[in-house]
Amino acid sequence: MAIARTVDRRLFFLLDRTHTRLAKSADKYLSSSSGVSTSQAAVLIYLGYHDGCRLSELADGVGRNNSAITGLVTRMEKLNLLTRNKTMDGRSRAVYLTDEGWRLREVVREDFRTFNEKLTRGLTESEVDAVIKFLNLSVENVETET
Amino acid sequence: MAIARTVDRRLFFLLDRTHTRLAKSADKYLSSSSGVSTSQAAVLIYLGYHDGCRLSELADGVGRNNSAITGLVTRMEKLNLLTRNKTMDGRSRAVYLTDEGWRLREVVREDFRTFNEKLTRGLTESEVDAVIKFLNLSVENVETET
DNA sequence: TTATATTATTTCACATATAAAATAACGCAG
DNA sequence: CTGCGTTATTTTATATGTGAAATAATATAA
Repeated sequence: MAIARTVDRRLFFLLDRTHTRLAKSADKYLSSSSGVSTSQAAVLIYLGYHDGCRLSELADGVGRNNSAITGLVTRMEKLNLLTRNKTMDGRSRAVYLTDEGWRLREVVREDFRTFNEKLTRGLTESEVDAVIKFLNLSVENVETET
Repeated sequence: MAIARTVDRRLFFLLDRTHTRLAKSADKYLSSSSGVSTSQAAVLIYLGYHDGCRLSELADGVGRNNSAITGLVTRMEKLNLLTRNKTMDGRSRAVYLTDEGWRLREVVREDFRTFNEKLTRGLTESEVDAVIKFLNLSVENVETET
């Protein structure tokens, strides 16, 4: 298939373009109800599953580096969505959702339920599986030396 | 499939995480040879196909808004990769690659040939097709009211 | 022709990301 | 117990993105 192969060569750019536009849509989608950004939403969701985790675990969980997380968490702390607490190990800090954080997380989850449904509309179940496989595998492929 | 459905609900976050990490890898990949960022690379590629297009067409082509393009093009102009020229219509400006821009575009294309190959490693042709379908369709889905 | 609307781009204020260097606390070897 | 390497986080400088407002030029309508 000539057409597919042509697109194939530009797959990263296609992904990049799609990501930017989806992120923009998602932000609009969120702003109406919860008022948080998609980056902050990702933190809320992740912390719901790993409340009290350290900053670097959070960074890894949402796929950002530590300094990105420092900024993100600082802004979210100002918004009273989470707190940074001391741990046994004086170097690290644990992050906990506040009541407001937990509340907003529910709002955000509801928003994303609809949004994610839209995302896969028109795709078969096995096509969705292929997408998920790609999203996981591609990262491994490029981050592994070969 | 319970597992797939669980991931499904977080598809946007998975895409977001993958995008950030691929972009980071791609930047490293590029920096060694060409020295440009992936955003600038996208501009070089697009202009190769649409040299002399106006700024807003470029913005649409690489999926960014106009003010993002203003900054990107300004930085690239400083690097002598492109020029901003007057057009018949005094409001708009046309963007042209410089010789250096054309040269770097070839380097970048070579880099991405390898990178994009890695991206789809381990996927069948029909899985890749599903991914491409998703990347195109999802944007339509969320940008269309329903 | 003159006022007004539209269109293209830039500017502004800010959020978000990176890499690299700085800071600070832990843990171990001597 | 003291110094030194490791680890966790933050700071710094910079690139990139957004939306909204400002600017400037064209088009259109009265």
